[in-house]
Amino acid sequence: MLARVAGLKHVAVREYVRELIADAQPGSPAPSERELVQRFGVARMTVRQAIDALVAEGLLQRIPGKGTYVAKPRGRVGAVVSFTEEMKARGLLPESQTLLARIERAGPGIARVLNLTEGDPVIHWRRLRRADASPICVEDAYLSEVLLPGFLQGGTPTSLYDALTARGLRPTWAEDSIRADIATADEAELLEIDPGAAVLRVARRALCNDKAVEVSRSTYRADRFTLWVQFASDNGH
Amino acid sequence: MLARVAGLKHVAVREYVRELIADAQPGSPAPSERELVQRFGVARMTVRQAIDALVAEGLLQRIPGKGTYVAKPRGRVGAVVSFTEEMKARGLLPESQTLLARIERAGPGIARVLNLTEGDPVIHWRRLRRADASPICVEDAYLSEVLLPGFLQGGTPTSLYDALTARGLRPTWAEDSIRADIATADEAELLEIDPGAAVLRVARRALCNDKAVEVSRSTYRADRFTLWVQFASDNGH
DNA sequence: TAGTGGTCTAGACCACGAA
DNA sequence: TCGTGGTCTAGACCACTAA
Repeated sequence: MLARVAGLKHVAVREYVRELIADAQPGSPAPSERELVQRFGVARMTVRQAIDALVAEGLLQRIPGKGTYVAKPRGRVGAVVSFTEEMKARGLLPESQTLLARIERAGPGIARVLNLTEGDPVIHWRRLRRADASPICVEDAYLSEVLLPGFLQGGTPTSLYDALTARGLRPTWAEDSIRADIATADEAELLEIDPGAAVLRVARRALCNDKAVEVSRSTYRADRFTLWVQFASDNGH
Repeated sequence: MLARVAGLKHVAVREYVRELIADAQPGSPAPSERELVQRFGVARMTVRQAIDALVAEGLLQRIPGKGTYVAKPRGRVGAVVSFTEEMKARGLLPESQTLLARIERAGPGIARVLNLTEGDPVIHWRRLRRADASPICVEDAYLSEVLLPGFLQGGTPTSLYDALTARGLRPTWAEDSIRADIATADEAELLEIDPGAAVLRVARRALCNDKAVEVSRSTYRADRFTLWVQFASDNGH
């Protein structure tokens, strides 16, 4: 189906092509630019704007003199993904058990990274996360209550990132710090591992348009979780 | 200085602006599009093409109705960086002690990821890496001897990525898998840590234009090394 | 030779922000 | 009101690839 978007022709073209190639094999040809010009009755620059976006997303690949082709799927470079999305992508069933969800006063550390004043209200949400019923991770998330008033009303959301998206606050940028460590006794009990077992600690700071919305610290079982990260080079431009 | 690039006007505009903003404060205004149109005597679409590239690089930020501004510097999203570069960026002195450098026959695993046939020659380079004289990491790198003939002649290079760059084979894409583990006895001795201490294991697969050039496995001391990764969202497009 | 993407022109109208 | 970036047009010539 053609996405109907009022006014923005390049968006219409882009979404048309996106759906056209959604199930296509890598390497198969996409419509040529002039073909899309004909089909949509728009200028070629408009078509190029649409294709540019898909190329930037890594979905298409241009080959001068030949055509535009469906790119080989490779891990999306540097996308901010949530635990929920990540587990689904691996074919696992993500679950989440809330251990704690309340409003606290921001301490100095949280206040600084969330860009708040000490003592400001913050949402503290602690969850035990499972994949296919096995514990994988304990996560403490801190959210700015100022940006998310009434966030916990009516219970905790299923997916944090879905909830943020619904409020127009899905992170546009995030930074993780990743280190290895030995599980504490508390963590070992929650994650059902031996004390002394290795864990992966990931601290995330996530911004939406330069506003800090989420700070979290996650502790993953080392034997059940491998983090995958894709990089791209600054390709000369 | 104005970069002189024959024929490609958008490149000339782009490099002019890049140098103009190189030392500018974040938030300071860049030249407006119409101003650049005047200065270079080109069409506005050409200027936009130049600015688009700098925005994609994260150097500039457009604000509709206001202007174009120098973006806040933030960790470059998803850049492929080497150990050497990473340590320098942290203000540490990177050193590297070669423990082993020789040509071996590719086993089935290495052959698969390097896209070679089993038994093909591969370069195996094992290094103990230090920062400010303290051991940080043991790395085993495997390189395709087919792509890098005579790589080890005349001694081992100082920086792997510099050596690859010199041959036009700097990785354009890489994927890391990251997990926590407990050090083996050998690793503990090399890294000067207790057996049973936590380590971070990073396996990297690096491509240059879809050709596999490097596969490596690194083991980092957990107490001296934290990995930082920046992400950007698929911003709606 | 025909088709492709890469580059470029010289305009246009719009929505938005600041004064 | 004026300047900004966002979108769009209807062409053009080029280098390259494939037949």
